[in-house]
Amino acid sequence: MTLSNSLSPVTVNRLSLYLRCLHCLSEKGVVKVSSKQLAEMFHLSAAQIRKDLAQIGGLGIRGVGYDVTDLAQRLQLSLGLDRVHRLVIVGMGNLGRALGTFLAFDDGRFKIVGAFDTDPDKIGNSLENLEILHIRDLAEVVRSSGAEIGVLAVPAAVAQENYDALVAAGVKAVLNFAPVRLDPDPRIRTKDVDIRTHLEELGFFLLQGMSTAATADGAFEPCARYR
Amino acid sequence: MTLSNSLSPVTVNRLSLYLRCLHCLSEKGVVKVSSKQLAEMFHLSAAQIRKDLAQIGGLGIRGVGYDVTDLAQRLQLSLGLDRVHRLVIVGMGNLGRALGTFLAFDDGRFKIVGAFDTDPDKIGNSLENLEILHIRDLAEVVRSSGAEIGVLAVPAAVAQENYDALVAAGVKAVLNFAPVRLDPDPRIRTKDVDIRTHLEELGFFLLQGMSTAATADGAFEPCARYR
DNA sequence: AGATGTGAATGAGTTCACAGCT
DNA sequence: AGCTGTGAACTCATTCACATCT
Repeated sequence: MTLSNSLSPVTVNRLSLYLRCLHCLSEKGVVKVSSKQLAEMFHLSAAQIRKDLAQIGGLGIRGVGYDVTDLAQRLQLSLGLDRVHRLVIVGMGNLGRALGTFLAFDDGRFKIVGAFDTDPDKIGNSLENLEILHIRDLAEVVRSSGAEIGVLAVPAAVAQENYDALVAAGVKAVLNFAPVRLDPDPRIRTKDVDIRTHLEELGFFLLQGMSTAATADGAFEPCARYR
Repeated sequence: MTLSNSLSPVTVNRLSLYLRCLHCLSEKGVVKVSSKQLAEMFHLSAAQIRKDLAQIGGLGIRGVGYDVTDLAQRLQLSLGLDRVHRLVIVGMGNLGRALGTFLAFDDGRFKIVGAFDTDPDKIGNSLENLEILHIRDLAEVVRSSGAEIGVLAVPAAVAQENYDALVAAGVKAVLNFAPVRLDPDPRIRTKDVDIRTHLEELGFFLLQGMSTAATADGAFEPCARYR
């Protein structure tokens, strides 16, 4: 059905954004929405929206627009967000704990099933009802829980070894917050979120003539206030 | 000299990465480096590296390579990293505090000069030697400190209003961690870091045939272990 | 009419390939 | 010989413009 293969990362990012917006509209009782309306919300072109949505299967009705709930459902399915993704967090410093609570309070599509560190002072403490374990238990937990995603929030100096541990433990994707570019394992999907680079980018552009653009992470520049 | 105008965000991100690597090489006493060597470190093409570096002014020596310290210096200058950028953090929840300590421990080119919240329980506490203030003092602090960058780490529901407060206070750039796409003010540079979208992207791609690629935030896909 | 879907045109970014320096 | 700098080719993404459906 969904010939859903091969969406580009940028497209996926936008789709995930649309989806959140649709949930919101749906809650408000909005029934249908046009590409033009969505475009305004996100500061994107209507053509862009249509291209994106066409890629996951045409559910627009010409002359009318898109059905909000249908579209939301389809998006959810196409993005694999109809099911829960289990993840483990490695590194229980400030950032790791912050991410943990952030995700715990999230909409629940990403469930934290493990929290790890090596610091004896941290092990045994709890993060959102979860006991912090020693990293040596990582493989066991990943295996028994079926966790697919690892979140890396350790200091730069030990990022690579912990990354390797995640790979060895069997996760299929890693989101890395350590300010290092990891040497990625080709068998899994790896994504770096480098806060320092983000700041440096801002620093650069405000040094400059200050072009007015807004940039977003996944490398597209739209914006919306959907609340 | 530097006709440094108009580098694209992706290029800036790569340059900032190169710079960090060069610092490291420099510490190790490495004197010169070739585009090929850099390419290997970051899993990029040598041509890419040369194009990037050519844009900030040709300091390569044909047949030889680049002088590490010269290049580092030039990069630092071109990226505006020769000076300290002052920033304020709005939102002292888990994420805000985590970012605060993360940046405080950073190399010091970004200095936190203000930490804000609205929660009476948090106000008066300290974050890395800095007293947490009420958001109403934001404008005053930004003015007196000359802060240019605002970091937003508040809940989604109040992100827009706090963003507006930052703009009104006079910062020139905002890095937003709230999981909302802000309605950006054209006068300032705004950048969203959406952790949820990052996770959803990973979720999607591991649902798929699992193409092997690694992606990085600023939308380029290189990687390096430079430690 | 009004909005979608989509080929064609444009634009941005990356890689190729080679001329030009040391 | 070796490596940089750079125009040309190419790939990927976005925008245009319009045919198509309700």
